[in-house]
Amino acid sequence: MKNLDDRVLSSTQRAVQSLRELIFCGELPAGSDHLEAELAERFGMSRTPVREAALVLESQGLVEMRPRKGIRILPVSADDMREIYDVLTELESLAAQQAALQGYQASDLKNLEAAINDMDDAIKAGDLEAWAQADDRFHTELVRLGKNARIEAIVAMMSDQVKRARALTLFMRPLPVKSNEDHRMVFEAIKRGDADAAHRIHKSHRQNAKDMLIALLRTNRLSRI
Amino acid sequence: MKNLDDRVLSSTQRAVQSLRELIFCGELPAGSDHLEAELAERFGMSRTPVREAALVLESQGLVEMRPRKGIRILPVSADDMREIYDVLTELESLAAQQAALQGYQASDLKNLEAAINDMDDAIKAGDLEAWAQADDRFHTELVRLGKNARIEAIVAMMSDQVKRARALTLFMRPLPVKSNEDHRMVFEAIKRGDADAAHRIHKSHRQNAKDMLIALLRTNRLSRI
DNA sequence: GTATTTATTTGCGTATGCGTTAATAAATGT
DNA sequence: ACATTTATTAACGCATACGCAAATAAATAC
Repeated sequence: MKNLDDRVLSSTQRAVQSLRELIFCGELPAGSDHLEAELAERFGMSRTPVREAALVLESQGLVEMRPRKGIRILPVSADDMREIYDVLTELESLAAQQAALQGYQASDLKNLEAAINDMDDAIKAGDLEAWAQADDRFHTELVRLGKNARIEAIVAMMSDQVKRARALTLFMRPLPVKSNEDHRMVFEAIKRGDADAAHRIHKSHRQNAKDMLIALLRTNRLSRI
Repeated sequence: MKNLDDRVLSSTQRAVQSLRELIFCGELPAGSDHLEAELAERFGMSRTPVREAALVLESQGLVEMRPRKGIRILPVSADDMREIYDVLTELESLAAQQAALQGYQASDLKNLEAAINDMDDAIKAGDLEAWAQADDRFHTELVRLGKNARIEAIVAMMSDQVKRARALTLFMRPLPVKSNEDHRMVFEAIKRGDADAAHRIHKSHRQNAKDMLIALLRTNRLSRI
């Protein structure tokens, strides 16, 4: 019925999309350089929209444009990871707090609850991909409920930057059972309007995730990905 | 001696710079539209670098590009202000906390202290412009001491978005005496390594600033600037 | 006089071309 | 053999050109 993303995207938009996909799927590995002309040919367009796309991805922190070196896919170091997770921790916790203050009805929280249930199911089924996807939905929805468009944008941006690391470590980590208990506690806190608890629980949840991820990268000698 | 920003900027960089200045000084008022060709002529360059500059300022949240409408200087509503200050509050407080954990020597904090002293002097002299400038330096330096490049970037971005509002309200508000006591307390907390106090004090400082600013805009019927 | 159609203008999206300059290779000298 | 200079190449920055679609104006119908 409602084909939302009507296929009348500009070349620049398609370039942004394509570039992002190639980065996230690992086809353009972290640290690699790519000439504007190469990518233009690959996408079947001229250099102009590729340049424009690179410009926006550059200000999102995904790539870097260096004259005569090409477009560089930015690697993410362990220290970058710390920075990013610190931002995510702080802003998502604030979002959780604010969400709890909005006086949401159960019906307003059904997406959040659905995401949690999907995570539970995924864990039971041992389907990590499905879990990761539902986890993403949970965090996105949580932030949306916080009603701050800037936080939404920043969190999305930071999440993008750690997407590769998350995908890479997904199969290294223990089953995220504890993680899901946290999610449900945050959900309950929001539902009963307990802003302080929502903030506190989510914050420690995120801090644990950060420590786990960094430790994982360290033990596996993945200093930059 | 060392002229850092060697005057060999690309046209795109100059366009970014010029556009930002025109926005901040109010020559391109909030809400106004400007055709690419107009700006190109004004800057003495072709449309290409103007477009590229607009792209980057768009992803910084300063302008919006709408086909056939031109480049729109984004106004900032009271609700935008709330969003922005909520982000600033959270991230700057974190920066203050982290700064306190770094174990800085007094010499590391001299810029911060200098900014505070300058603010004191400016207040005594009744020079609000000087105060605002020193206040900026304080916040920039504080965030820098927190050692998180992402937070630095985000805070700079958000600060840009409220620059006009700050400039506009500078002469409406009471002398920021209390504000300066806060600054000094944050400084002291960082110096003695009291992360919790640094965080707490700066947070309430920022929240007060937010409430004051929003109230000011409201009483003066400045819904979008 | 209003509504609908048609014509015209205008601004943008994107392709293309070219001069500039960094990077690399070749050449020359020591 | 190595350093230094010169030539060559290649990639980018930016100007320019142009078709397309949206917005506006003009014209026609009712």
